[in-house]
Amino acid sequence: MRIATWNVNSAKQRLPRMMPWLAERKPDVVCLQETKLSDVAFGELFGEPLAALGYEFAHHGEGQWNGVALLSRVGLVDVRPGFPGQPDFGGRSEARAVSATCGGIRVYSLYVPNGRVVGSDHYAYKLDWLDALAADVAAGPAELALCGDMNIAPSDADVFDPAAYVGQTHVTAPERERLAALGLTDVVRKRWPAERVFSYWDYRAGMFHQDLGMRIDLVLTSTSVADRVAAAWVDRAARKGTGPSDHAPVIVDLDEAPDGDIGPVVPPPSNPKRGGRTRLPQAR
DNA sequence: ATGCCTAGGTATCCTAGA
Repeated sequence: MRIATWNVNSAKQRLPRMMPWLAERKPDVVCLQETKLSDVAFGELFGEPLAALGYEFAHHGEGQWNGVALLSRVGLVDVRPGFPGQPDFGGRSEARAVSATCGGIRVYSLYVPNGRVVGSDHYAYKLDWLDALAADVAAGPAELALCGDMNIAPSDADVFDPAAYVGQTHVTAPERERLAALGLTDVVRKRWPAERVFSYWDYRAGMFHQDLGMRIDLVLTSTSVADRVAAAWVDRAARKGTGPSDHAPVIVDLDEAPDGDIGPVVPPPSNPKRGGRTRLPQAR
């Protein structure tokens, strides 16, 4: 099963990039963020083209800002917009989370608040929002994948220049502590433990061309899901060319779930003709 | 240079993104 997450920065503007990408990458489940559409507008724009590719969808939007969606062709059940205890901002609930069960996994599409300025009301909102999310995750099912624009770089390795981010949101200890407190596995970092991997590059000043970015779009899974990861990567090709989002998709491939009937995995017997261990060729 | 893009909405500039 292939799961992808992509902050598209306006689904309406990105439609010419999204549909060919879906046809090429063929993800089974897609988490979208920053659709910037109402539910009605998303359905009008994407309903028919998604159905033609075999996707069901669940969209949770406002219109102007935010907006998240789930696309699936492996089932889409128990759809839930938002999560219990999700805080408001400015007295209004924002469309930043939608979850559903797809292919046996509880999948969340998340657009974590930006935080704007450290110490601001929006920053406090971001931390509260993450606390409430952690409480929901702790109460949730074991097969879990939190996907989306977390607006947090998990470590200094996830920004192009840590010195440039001192005092900025996305890198502060309170944000990182809350990300870690979710208790999930960052499957792209696990797969590429020491590599330079970014998922967002500012549109300005040739940042993408110079690979000056941040890794803030994450797939965080429970251990049972992390153990099935066969591939995990950032699809940088989707950030190239004409009219891209400023974020690239993150793609994760999972092996089939163990069905419980195959019994313990037994290592193959050694070859008796060789009398034990196979030896590597020896250097002279 | 607190900018350099991009998007949405209202309107020909503002907010927001990160």
